[in-house]
Amino acid sequence: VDPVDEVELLARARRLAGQPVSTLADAHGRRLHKGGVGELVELALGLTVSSAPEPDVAALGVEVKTLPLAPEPFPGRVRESTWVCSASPGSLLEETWAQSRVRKKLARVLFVPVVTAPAGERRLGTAFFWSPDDAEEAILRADWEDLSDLIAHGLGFAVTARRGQALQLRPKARNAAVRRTAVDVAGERYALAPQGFYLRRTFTQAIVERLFAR
Amino acid sequence: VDPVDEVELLARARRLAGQPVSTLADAHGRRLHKGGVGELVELALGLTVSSAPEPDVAALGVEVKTLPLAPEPFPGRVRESTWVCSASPGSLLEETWAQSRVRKKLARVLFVPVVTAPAGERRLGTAFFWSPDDAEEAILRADWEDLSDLIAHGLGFAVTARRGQALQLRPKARNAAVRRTAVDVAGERYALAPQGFYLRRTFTQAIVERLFAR
DNA sequence: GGGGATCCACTGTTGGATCCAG
DNA sequence: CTGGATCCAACAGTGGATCCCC
Repeated sequence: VDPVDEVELLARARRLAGQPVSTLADAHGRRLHKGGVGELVELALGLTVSSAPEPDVAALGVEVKTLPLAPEPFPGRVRESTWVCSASPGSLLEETWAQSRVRKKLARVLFVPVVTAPAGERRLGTAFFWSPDDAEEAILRADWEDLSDLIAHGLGFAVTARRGQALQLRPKARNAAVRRTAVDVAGERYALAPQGFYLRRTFTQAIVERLFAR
Repeated sequence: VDPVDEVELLARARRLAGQPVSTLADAHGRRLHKGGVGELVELALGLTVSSAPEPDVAALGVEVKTLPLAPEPFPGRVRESTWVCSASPGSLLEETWAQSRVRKKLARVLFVPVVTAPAGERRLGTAFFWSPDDAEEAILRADWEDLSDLIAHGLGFAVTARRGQALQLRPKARNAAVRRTAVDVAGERYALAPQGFYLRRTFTQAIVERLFAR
């Protein structure tokens, strides 16, 4: 987290456009693994790879996210949903939307496309900034309030990744056996898989398409 | 095809609402098979079951179609695509959209919902008339012109049910071995499965939902 | 062949599971 | 336990095949 502004950050990101991911990995002496591209991009941008619950560039409130894209059919199909942050019953009880980690992380996002070629090779694409417009914010907020309410009020067992138009909750842990303690409506403790917030593929797809339409 | 107008036809159709399909079959002494419900509805409406390429009530230009619906989740999900008519290379070469059997059959449709209950029992629903509005007609026309052009100009082998937004072409024959003779771009004869026009499920689903929204 | 449709195997989508690093 | 994501078995959707009547 060194002194950069958005202009500088975007310039750095765009200099990476076209780079094969493998080249980037070699340059930083790292093996690629599931989350590896994201970490590499943060490194290549001169950021500190940390596991803080704050946006990646806290001073600017900017969050960096890779966005896996299939090649062409124009805008390119978004291949996966996007991780936002974990959802813990404790903090959700306290938070309002305005205070939420979800809102803070999504307030300003630098999306760095990672384009998979038909052959399988992956290259970085042209990065772009995104902030939710009023309509998107309204949807995110509605989803967040609905989902948080369930988690915070002991209805976590009722949560499914089918819930939420833009934002969904999914299990997030080393494996399915991992449980945290939750409290149900009656005050009883029970075991529940840790959950995290994700942006649905269709939501980020719409962002990409709007970009392309202009 | 006896003297009826649209008002009378709709009245007769709505009198059938709520009838289990099995009751209707018994009443007419018929066994049910794939196309059976459609024939039963035509009989019950006092129409002649024929295999003419004209609309069912030729004098009125009205086509009667059953529309299989899943129970509830409000409008009810449309379960299948809707057969329109066959597509033969010969006639498509001659026809324009205005003259086409597709346009004539879809100009005025009496849809008779057939609702499948969770248990599997099927009952007739509330019939309704539909005609394409300007937007729908434009889409149908564009699809028809694209698909007809392919068939008429020897590119039938390039046709796939994936083509077309509202209208699609699919094989239509006793089985996959049935072939008719087609002529390719170079004038050579080749074997091609007979094709027919269908309305996509999503298209009729939109019609049903618009109805429900009012 | 035309018309009346439904069936079902395959493909594509995605919810839930998992992996690695700090 | 957080953050960086991707993997893949199970399910949903539908393209192509099929069935019956005239």
